[in-house]
Amino acid sequence: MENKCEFCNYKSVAETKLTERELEELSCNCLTVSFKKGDSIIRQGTYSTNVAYLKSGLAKIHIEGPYHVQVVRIVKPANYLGLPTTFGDKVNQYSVTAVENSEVCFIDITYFRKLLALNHDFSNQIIVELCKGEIESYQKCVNRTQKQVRGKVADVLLDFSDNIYHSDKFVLQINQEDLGNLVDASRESISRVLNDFGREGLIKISGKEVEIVKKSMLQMISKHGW
Amino acid sequence: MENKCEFCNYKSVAETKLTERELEELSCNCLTVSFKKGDSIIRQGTYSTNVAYLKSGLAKIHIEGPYHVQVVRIVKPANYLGLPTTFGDKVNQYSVTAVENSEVCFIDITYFRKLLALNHDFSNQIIVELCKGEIESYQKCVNRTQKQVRGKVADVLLDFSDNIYHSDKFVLQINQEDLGNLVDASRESISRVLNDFGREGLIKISGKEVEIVKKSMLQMISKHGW
DNA sequence: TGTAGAATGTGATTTATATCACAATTTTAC
DNA sequence: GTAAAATTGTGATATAAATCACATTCTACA
Repeated sequence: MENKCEFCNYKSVAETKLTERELEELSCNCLTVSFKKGDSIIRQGTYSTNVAYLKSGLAKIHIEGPYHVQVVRIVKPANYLGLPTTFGDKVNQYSVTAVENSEVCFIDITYFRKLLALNHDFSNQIIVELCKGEIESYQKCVNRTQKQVRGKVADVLLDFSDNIYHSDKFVLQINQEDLGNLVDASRESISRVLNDFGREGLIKISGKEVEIVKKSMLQMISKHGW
Repeated sequence: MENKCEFCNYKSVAETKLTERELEELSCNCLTVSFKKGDSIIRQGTYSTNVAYLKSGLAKIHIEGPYHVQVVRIVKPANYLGLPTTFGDKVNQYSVTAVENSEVCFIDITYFRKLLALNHDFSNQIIVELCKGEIESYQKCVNRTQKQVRGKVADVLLDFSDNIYHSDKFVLQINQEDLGNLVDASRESISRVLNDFGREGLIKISGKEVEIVKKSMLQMISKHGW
């Protein structure tokens, strides 16, 4: 499968800063791999040898907690999957798993480092993204620890609708167990809250399809934490 | 107050990658300011115009949560205080306050960007640090959400001893309220656990001075989460 | 197309910890 | 040096949500 990064429609913001020649070279140093829903993309504890980048699909980043798995965040396409784990340590500090069928681009780490060294606009953009990621993770953590389950579920629904699927109607690919691991709540609590929201007319659920009906109410619940 | 970064004993790892000339120039683009315990160093919501760097003392990074403040992390000397907040957004996304009397170096952001552009070893080190920070924040969050209060307090005591004060005996500059905000527990719970640990002979407390007596037991409690 | 396994729904019970309400102590400031 | 303020200690009570224990419903695939 011949890849031409130059014509790739899934470029990251950082990659838009690359020159034609750099993109040409990148083509020779990356490899696209397809993953089925549920497949492991990066495994915590193994050596990290490539920069992984999500071209299409959806993935979850998760780490082992003392009690159970914690889903750290959901990554949508046109984003790197493992920069912190690739550059922060030789060994992957977290796992990444496909939530939907996904295409992942693996970029040779040596070439990636070369790009960082040569193209300052590129490295600058990477720094900006890392910074944003860290701030986002702080915010996520506060939400997880301070809000009650209703607030956390409202959060996650709004995040899916606003940032991931860009629609008030979407198919929840993630199951309730994982949803619980994402916001730190039990599977049962997620189920209860989701159905409560349905009964209260805030959302409509049929199977895996969710439609947000009263977004402003959800925003209210998200903001106040209950 | 004339500053010569070249002879500064508090250089960050990234700064050790700078050339003599760059350090010379840095001297002209930074300013050291002293803060008293409790003083605000960076304020959430204000414009971020400088890169802040902790030369001495101790500081806490905190953000406003829906219910109460969350202390995100404690920063020890020779570390940047606000890279993510400085590069991720125009407006500071969190606050930083001195926990002990501290000296903070404010570096002109334009010059800092110039350094990133010119010295690749420097920018590379900054990227590594950002990556480590993000992974650390994931880990902290799991600990906060999954461990019970005993485990979280054990965590924090070990962190102070191993990473901040580098001694089994240290003076806790942070009060129990903040300690609670750091690990997500109530002030009262912190008080109870601290005294329990004392009664169980794991630590010795007199006033603000803490001595870790049975470190291995604390590690056990930290690991298992209770 | 039927059946095993996965995912979800829901009541009852338990549990860790927050909250409340003070007392006691320590620190700060005048 | 003492009053006021801040911090800490501790019992009683309340509470959100976990856990348990099933019932029910989906889903895959042989």
